[in-house]
Amino acid sequence: MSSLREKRRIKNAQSIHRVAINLAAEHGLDNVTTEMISEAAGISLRTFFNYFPYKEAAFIPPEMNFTQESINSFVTSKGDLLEDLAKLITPPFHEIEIDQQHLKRSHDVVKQNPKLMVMRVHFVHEFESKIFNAIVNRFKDEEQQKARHIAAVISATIRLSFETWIDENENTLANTIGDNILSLKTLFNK
Amino acid sequence: MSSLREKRRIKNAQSIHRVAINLAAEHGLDNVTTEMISEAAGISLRTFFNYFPYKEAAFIPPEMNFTQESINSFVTSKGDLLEDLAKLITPPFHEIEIDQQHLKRSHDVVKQNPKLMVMRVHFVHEFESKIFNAIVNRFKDEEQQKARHIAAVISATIRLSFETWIDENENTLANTIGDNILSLKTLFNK
DNA sequence: ACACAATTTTGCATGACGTGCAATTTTTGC
DNA sequence: GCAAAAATTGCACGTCATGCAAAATTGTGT
Repeated sequence: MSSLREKRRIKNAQSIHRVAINLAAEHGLDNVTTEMISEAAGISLRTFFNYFPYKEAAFIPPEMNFTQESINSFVTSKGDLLEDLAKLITPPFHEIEIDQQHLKRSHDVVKQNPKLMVMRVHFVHEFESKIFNAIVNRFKDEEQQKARHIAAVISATIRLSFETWIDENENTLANTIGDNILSLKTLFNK
Repeated sequence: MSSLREKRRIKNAQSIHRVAINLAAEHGLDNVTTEMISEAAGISLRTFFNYFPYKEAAFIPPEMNFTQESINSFVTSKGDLLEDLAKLITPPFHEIEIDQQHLKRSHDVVKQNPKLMVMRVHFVHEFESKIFNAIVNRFKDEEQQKARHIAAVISATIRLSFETWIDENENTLANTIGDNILSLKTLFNK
């Protein structure tokens, strides 16, 4: 397909996202208007809403994806479920780490505003359905309910990892997530 | 305290909430304006925003609370953690069940709109911090991190239970939640 | 390199959201 | 019943968000 236009679009969205985060870091979220973002990004107000359905969306980081290989490898593996999940999920978070500052600033902005706080969950939610699909394939469509439950628990674990990593990062985000996933093995043991 | 004013306020909020849900069920969420809600509820537009900080808030069910006794009993118990958690969490959901229809309609409305969908999570999030506090007290302030993780997982389980209960309810919501909490024991066993 | 078709951007008009403030009405405690 | 406290209301105002049609930009085939 017209992957050139596609790429351009993604780049633009990222650029606007950055501008928005920076403005919010400086002026506080509530004092940033869609007009300010548009101007700072060098686009018209109308175009802003062409890229984002509502103001808040500009502050949420764009979504993340697994590679097809990693999914296939997860689905066909016969190893320990939690270890395989950790192997599947960790890598994309490793890449993100390149831009830690931006990630943290973004988190600060989101923390300010409960509306956004809640909206970040959407981001994790996307992830959850991807994980669910992977698990269901691995289970060969048996035990759907169990797969949903596992995906929900993993999703919660990722969110938790993110929150704890933010304010005490002796560890990388990817490793924090990995550790927490593995710790599910014994979480409910006395 | 002035519990009379308090009660009045809660009653009013509930009443507005109901009106809002009914209107949304009839006209679709996006076609319901704050003005319509205000008028149907017999209050001024300005008063609506006195009760709810933003339009969407009127569609989210008001929060839920544990009784102090049930918390104390959970904190001091030496029994199995998951069983005690189930005992703590299930009862308030049992009460809700009185008004199943309303609950379902409300869910339908929320499902229509992604903004709201995400916002419902806020509701569950409130719950999570209450559960976290209970667990931390039971653990006597050791293992805070573990307590957070458990609270997050329980919270995810409640959300999942709600979603599955909605479209196939041979079971009560309270029981679904209870079963799912207990199933955490063996969720990651082969 | 060029033209033209497809897509994107933009301006304008419009309606709904949400808040501050000050006046009015209602409720509560005495 | 009356004064103080609290809730409700109207008004003015700025921001958010969308539809539509004109203008600008970009990708493609020759």
